[in-house]
Amino acid sequence: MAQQKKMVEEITSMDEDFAKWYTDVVKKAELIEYTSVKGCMVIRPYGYAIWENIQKTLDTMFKKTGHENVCMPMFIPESLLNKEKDHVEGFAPEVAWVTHGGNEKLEERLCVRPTSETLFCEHYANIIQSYRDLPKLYNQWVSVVRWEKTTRPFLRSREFLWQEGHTIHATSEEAQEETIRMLNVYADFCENYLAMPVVKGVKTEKERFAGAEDTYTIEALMHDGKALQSATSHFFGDGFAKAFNILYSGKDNKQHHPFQTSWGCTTRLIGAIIMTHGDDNGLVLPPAVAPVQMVIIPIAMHKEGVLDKANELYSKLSDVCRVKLDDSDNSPGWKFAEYEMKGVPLRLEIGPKDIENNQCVIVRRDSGEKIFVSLDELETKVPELLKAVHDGLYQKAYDRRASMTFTAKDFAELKDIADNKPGFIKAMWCGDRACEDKLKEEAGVTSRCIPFEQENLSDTCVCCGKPATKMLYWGKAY
RNA sequence: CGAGGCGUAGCUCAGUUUGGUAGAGUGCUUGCUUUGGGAGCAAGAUGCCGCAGGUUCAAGUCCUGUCGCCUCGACCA
Repeated sequence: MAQQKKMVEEITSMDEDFAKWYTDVVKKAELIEYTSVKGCMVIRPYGYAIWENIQKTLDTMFKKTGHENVCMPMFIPESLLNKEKDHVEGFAPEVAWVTHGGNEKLEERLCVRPTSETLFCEHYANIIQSYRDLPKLYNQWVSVVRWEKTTRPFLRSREFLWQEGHTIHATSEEAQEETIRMLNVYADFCENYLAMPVVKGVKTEKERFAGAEDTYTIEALMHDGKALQSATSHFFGDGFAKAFNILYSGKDNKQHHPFQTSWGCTTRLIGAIIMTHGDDNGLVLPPAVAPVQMVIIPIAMHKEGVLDKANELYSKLSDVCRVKLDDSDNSPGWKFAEYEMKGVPLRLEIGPKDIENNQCVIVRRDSGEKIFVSLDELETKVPELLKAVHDGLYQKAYDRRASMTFTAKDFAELKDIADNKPGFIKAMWCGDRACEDKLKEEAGVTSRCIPFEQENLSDTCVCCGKPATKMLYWGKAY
């Protein structure tokens, strides 16, 4: 592997200041631009193209699991939001309100949706009468607004893009299966498309979604050792159905409350990609979602035949991958740095010397490795290399997570790790909310999830020493 | 919401202490030479100095107010 040197001076190095590195990458790779409203960003073409690729793949996965897309309104009347007590308490502090239409004050103020459970519930109450109307497996791709105080591009913005699935079922079992099914879809997507390993598990009661009976999550570990909740899937039981008076007639000719789920992921996934794979030269994109998978850079373009050959390769490869030819008059060195910063997985260099030898140079963004490839083998070699980049990224992220995952048996050990070693901490827990509060207060870590893959690290709670049966992942989170 | 920092050219910033013709680097435009790791030379264009008041012969600079952005904390699916 070639030694990777830092070649882009405009990007602050990760070790120096991770937060600044993140902002630099987001700006220099032209993913976003700030606007005059705090927390509301322009997602620029290159950033939006990543989101479009995420959407395309996930939408296909949702359709394959039987879901249909719908579109709800963006306004929720206050009275509707207020119907489910826990839900409104969770969201009311951070909603934006519309109070006027033109110059006239509204009779009832409307909130800009922070999430759409209430709208789906109102709708379900209208369209569901019989067991024959169930299940409804709906999803929507929209934006939502939450008036956050501290904002960061992709990680926490006041308006963000997401998808929210909302399903309703005749039985609790069916709804619970759906919740787990969609969690697995997200985990599959993160690992096989974003090359990002995740921990699957369930949230503690403290971290649960407002109004849910169970919240499932996938948690990823970022480069700086902080956890990022990458997607969630909620089981609602029949709580919302009762609050919104959703009823259906069963085969038994009696009225029943149906059971619901919701699940979502957001443009935060782009932040996860940046902080999982990025390096001091900028963004590193997993091939599956990279807007450009390979860029062709002609060397000594003015020389006879170079540009023709570059164009020939371009048309030959456009069926193989998302390829771009940069024949602008910037210098080759400028282009190298530019596409590295933008995280393009592969770079193909073609110059007079290569043409003589019927070859080209391909450079991997993830490792910096230079590979000479015969022009006759390109169509088979490029997909192989894209796959190799994906696997390389996944392995690197997996190894890093392993090296940053620690175990703690008692409070002193946990505190020491929390203070000195960024990463996940695995530890046993008694199930008591007080211990969770204490660990946050005194060690600065929150519970990330109770993972499906349990280990018995000890028989006692890391905090209070009482008997414990559950292992949790703890950590500092975004 | 608390603490700190910052608003001057597209961008990054100097100039503010001590008031006196609006600056640099980078980017942009044009031409020539270059081209295997952000090329060189030459010429050129670009400013409501965040906004509103005030002091002054004179304000980017001093005073008052205000708006916004960034970072850290608190808060937060």
